[in-house]
Amino acid sequence: MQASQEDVSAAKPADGDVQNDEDRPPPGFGESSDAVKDIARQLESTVKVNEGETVDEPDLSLKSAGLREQPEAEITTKTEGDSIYAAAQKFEDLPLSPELLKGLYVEMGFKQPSKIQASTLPMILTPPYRDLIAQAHNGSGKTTCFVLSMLSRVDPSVPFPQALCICPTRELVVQNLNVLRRMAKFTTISSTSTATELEDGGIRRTPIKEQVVVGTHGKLKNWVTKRLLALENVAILVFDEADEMLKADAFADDSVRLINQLRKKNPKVQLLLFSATFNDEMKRFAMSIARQANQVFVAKEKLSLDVIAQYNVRCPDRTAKTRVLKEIIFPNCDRLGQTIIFVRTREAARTLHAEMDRDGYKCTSISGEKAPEDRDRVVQEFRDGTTKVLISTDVLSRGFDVSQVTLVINYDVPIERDGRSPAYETYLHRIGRSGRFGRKGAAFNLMSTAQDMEVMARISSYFNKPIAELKWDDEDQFIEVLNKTL
DNA sequence: AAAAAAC
Repeated sequence: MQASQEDVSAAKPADGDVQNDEDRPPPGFGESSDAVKDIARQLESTVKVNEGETVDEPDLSLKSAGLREQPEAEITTKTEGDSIYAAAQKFEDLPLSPELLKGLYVEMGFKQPSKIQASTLPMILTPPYRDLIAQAHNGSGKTTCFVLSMLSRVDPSVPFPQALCICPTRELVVQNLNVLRRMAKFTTISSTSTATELEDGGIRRTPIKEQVVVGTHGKLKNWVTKRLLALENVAILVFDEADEMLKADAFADDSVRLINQLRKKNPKVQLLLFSATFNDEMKRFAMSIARQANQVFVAKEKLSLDVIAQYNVRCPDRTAKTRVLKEIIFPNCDRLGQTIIFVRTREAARTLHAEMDRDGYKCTSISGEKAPEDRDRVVQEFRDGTTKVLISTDVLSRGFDVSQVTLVINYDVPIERDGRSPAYETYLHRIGRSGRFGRKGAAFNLMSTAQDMEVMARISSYFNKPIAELKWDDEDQFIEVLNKTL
């Protein structure tokens, strides 16, 4: 069942693609290349000062950006048409405005592009602005790729929406908008999101003027039908967690409709599909939607992260799972950094939280049944470190980035909505919530039924990743493992 | 039966 992948490192024969007027580089490129070099020189000194401040780390280049890197050979790249793309060694090699470069170096503290950034950014930012399907490991710097791409394709003098980013959850919208605003700090580019409405206090009634819009489908669709969001000037459309956004039983209908609407208004709109996971089915579907797209893929066997230690915990029953939390996890909380406990249903999130609360174990919980303002508050407290343990449904399984999370507990092993099949992608995304920012992480999979064990066995073989087993009532063993890995 | 969201 292995998908055969074309490995094309060199350019393919010409396909008759001619550059035209609309294919000119974005503002800030070309005419200002000297200015770019100037600011790069100015910034060099700033960067060196920063380097001196963190002397204990010998290799800063990747750690400082909080990125995970993978060997070149594990990534398959396929370029379309006659375009040749040179990997960007430095951000200065890319057509970025001085203001954006400053944002990268000064505000974000980045030093050089990560692998995925070095290979995809030239593909994205070089005319004729082809579509891109890009897969890269959790924490490898995908957000920077598409945020930078959106910002660099906006013309600051045009006061209309020009870049759109669609995400599966409210939390991801908030997170991506925050990254975008930081990166845009030295530009005049405006931005908003579907989650920003609460701050504005009330329902939106005036058309959106902001140049970048980040959002979830429901409200975005509402804005479009009410003509509050004009699509005419949108030049770039990004799907974060793209395989999820194109899933048949989920967001596919809304996503495809939006793509079609946009292409009708502007046939040249650039489509970017980013995710850490694309199974064969989603890969095919993505390619059928973005036919001329450049592609970057990672084999699934290379996807499971070695920086995250994974253990199966065989429990006699569901009660024993709770005892693991109470007797082993919570008592060691302070040393652990932060913990996310994933459960399958909203009800499980609610009841487990209630039980832990009743017995004096301090934690919070989040799921789609909570009010948006409650969700915002719970997430903010967790980000602040006020709360150490968070119980969550899969609302946070993808993309949620809190650097202090070292431990992920799969209280319920991830299964598909049929209630039986292993949810391979969900597993990978869940455990990827730990070990952020170049830190280590651990994941415990609590199993109590034969089905649980079957599911974990299949997940383990799918990713070709052996998972060791821990005894559920042996605290010393847990401690030993935690001390070793964290 | 997770997730987005709505007048």
